[in-house]
Amino acid sequence: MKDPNNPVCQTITGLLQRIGDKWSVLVVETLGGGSLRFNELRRAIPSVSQRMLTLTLRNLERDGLVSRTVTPSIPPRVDYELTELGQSLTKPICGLVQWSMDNVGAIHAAQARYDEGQDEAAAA
Amino acid sequence: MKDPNNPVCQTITGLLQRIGDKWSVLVVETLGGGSLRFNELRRAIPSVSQRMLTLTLRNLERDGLVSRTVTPSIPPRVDYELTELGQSLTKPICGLVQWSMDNVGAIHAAQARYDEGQDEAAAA
DNA sequence: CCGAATCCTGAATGATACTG
DNA sequence: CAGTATCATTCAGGATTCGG
Repeated sequence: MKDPNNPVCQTITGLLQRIGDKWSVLVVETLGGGSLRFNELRRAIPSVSQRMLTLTLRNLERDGLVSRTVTPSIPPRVDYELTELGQSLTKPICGLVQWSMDNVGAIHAAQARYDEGQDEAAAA
Repeated sequence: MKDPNNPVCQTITGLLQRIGDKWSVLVVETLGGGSLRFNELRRAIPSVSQRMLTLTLRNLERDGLVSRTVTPSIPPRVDYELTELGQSLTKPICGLVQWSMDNVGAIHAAQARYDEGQDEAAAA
């Protein structure tokens, strides 16, 4: 179960890393509202750079979580949408986000306590 | 909700990153079975380096997810244990891990399809 | 036994400019 | 509009060594 050579574990680790990266969760949640074009996504997440949005979408697409639909017109049009797999992932993700929001206070308090202990240790 | 200056969002992002880092989830799951000493953890997760285990534990401790109990004896003894907060986090994490295991096949298939498409594009 | 300090490498991120 | 290419920077992670 903890064998790093086990391909299942590698896949789980990969997914966790994707979730841990800076934009994937935000993009998935944003697409949870429905299909969006590239620049609509950019506007919905103002702090993401064009490059990182592209890379994030490519990774999500590779994992089968997001579908990419190109309409060859002028100007070009590319729509991104959660796949069924992507939709199903939003449930556990929401569980995690919900937990975070429920426990933001406790986490901040713990961090403050910890940092205070570090301060007095540094002062000694 | 997506404002990067919102402290709640920063906390959520921080938690997601912790989850995405290479060892935190593994440590939390391992400690789910009960209190363990430092080297017991190392043996339970053979691939982790001493340094990364120390850092991971410090981060988890700072967030209030893990408690660290020092028994000043010779040799020294340090026990790590999930706090109540840490215990409660295992539920959403398990949801995520469960989802991964349920969908490993679909993810692999999607990746294979994607990579194949990339290959033929590269061959053109 | 537990951990801190140091050094090093690769990957993630970001700013900027260019293209069909 | 929707990218790709390039460059610079930062940081996580790992190997090694030393200390209490």
